[in-house]
Amino acid sequence: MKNSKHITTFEEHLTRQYGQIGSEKRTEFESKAKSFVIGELLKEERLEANLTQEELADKIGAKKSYISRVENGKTDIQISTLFRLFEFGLGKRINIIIE
Amino acid sequence: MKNSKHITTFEEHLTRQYGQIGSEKRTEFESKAKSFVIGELLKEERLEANLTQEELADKIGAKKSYISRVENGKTDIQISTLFRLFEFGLGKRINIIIE
DNA sequence: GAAATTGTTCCACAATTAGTTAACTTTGTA
DNA sequence: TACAAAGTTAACTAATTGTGGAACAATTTC
Repeated sequence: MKNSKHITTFEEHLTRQYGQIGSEKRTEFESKAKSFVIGELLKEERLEANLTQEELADKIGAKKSYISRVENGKTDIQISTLFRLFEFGLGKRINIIIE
Repeated sequence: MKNSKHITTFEEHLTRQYGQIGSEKRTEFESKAKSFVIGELLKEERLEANLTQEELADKIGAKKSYISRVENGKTDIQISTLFRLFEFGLGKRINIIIE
């Protein structure tokens, strides 16, 4: 799995983001943590591709303000948006693996 | 990658679903094709777990009608819903890999 | 075949994302 | 410092997901 970034389970996201937290606190952080990590990856990949938010936005027919919101985890995104951003916008390949 | 199901790129979804199709026709099928494949996986995993749609729905606090719609690709879903269904509902592990 | 279980579809409504504009902030640079 | 470029945020609208119930269809079981 060299040269690929990945998002794994809740547990790892949450630990990475918030440290060890109790299960009561878990749920309220979950969706935010996830979308935030996806935003982080998007930002990394975008910068590696040497694109500004506005350039990426243009590629997929969006506005830079929307890209910013996604990168900062301000919104949950739909599966189709995930593919649109990474595959269509950045030419990356997305695998969703269930095991 | 034994014992794991996975969703790969557009190309594969679309070919699997619709056969070879021109790039003009592509976009209109893309999101539908994707959510459909995710629905297929959900159904497979649910059956392997020996759950009815209603039982799965109960686990994640939804209704069976919604599970049905997802499994049949009638709706795009959000990232958080993906995790909720597979991890919370079925105890599976989801990896989203970008390469 | 009848009954029960499971799955699908439809309609309505609530909640949230997606899309847009504009103002503001931060960063980089001459 | 001043200017330009890049990024962030707020507010609003439109479109879509998510939720719920009920009726219907399909499948399984007796």
